This record gives sequence, structure tokens and C-alpha cells, in this order.
Amino acid sequence: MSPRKRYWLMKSEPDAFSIDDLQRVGTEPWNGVRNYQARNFMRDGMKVGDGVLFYHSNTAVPGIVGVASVASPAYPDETQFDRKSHYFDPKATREQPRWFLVDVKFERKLERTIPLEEIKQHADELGEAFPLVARGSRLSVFPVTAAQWKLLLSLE
DNA sequence: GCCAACGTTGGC
DNA sequence: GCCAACGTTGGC
Repeated sequence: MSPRKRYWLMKSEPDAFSIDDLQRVGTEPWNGVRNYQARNFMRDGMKVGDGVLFYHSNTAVPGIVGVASVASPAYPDETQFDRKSHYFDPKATREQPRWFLVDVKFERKLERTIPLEEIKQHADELGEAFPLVARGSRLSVFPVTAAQWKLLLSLE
């Protein structure tokens, strides 16, 4: 028996990488995450086949725009070793990588964006700790329960 | 573009 | 180990 699949939400700024970009390329290494908590979720929590809600942040109408899936086990983020990369980390080495990522695979675009504004109206059901509705939270990768997953997609 | 909230860095 | 300074996130 394979372990039950988990669910996640991952934020991306559409100017940098949008759901349309993911649809075009099919699968993409989720590079550039430089937050330890988000890294830990990818490195320690994600399994191939897990569900991902694709969220657009820092845009006119922030919200959930698509469904994706985890397409690889975690492995070191190559950009941490690249001196020319914006994501270069001088403290990371091949022997001791600091940043890990997974590949994310396109599944589908939602019929419409589920705006953050609407998600907030369900804060009671989602729970105060849900990072999209928790005040001040900036976490860009976090787990979603099966119940939250179902609720959020029911808004589509 | 503003700025509140947050995470990280580094001097001490 | 504290904490001020700094850089980043992301909604608005």
C-alpha cells in the first residue's frame, strides 16, 4: 500500500512563473525557495503524486489558479550553486546543499481564479492557522488538509 | 508604490 | 544569546 497522498499549496508570482508557464513546460523544478520552513516541507514532506494548489501571489487578483502535482522526490536546488543566479547561496556546497526542491507537474487550470478575497470568507472553516488567511503569514509552500483541499476546490 | 509583517544576519 | 538593522514578501 502506498502512503496516502498529501496536499500542498505553492505560491508563485505570475510575472516570474505562472500557471500558463507551467502548462507550457509541463514540469518545472520549483527553484528559488529560500525559506527554511518551505524547504522543509518540500524536502521532508512531499511525495511523488501529492496534490498541489497553484497560487498566484503579488498580482492584481491573488488566488488559486490551478492544480499541479509533485513529480519528483526532493533534490538539491541547482541555482544555489550558480554564481550568476539570483538564487546563488555562497554558503551552500555540493557536499552540503542548503536548498532543496521538487519538480512540479501541471495537472489543470481552474475554470476561474479562486480569489484570496473569497478564500478569506471561509477562514472559519479553513482554520485561523491556515497561512492564506493567517495575518502576516508569508509562507510560500505549506500543507493543505484533505478537508481544506476539498473546500477550496469546491469554490471553483 | 507603500508599508506591515516577518525572517535572517551579524556585531557585540 | 540578544537584538538592531536589513532584506523580502505580498496584499492593497
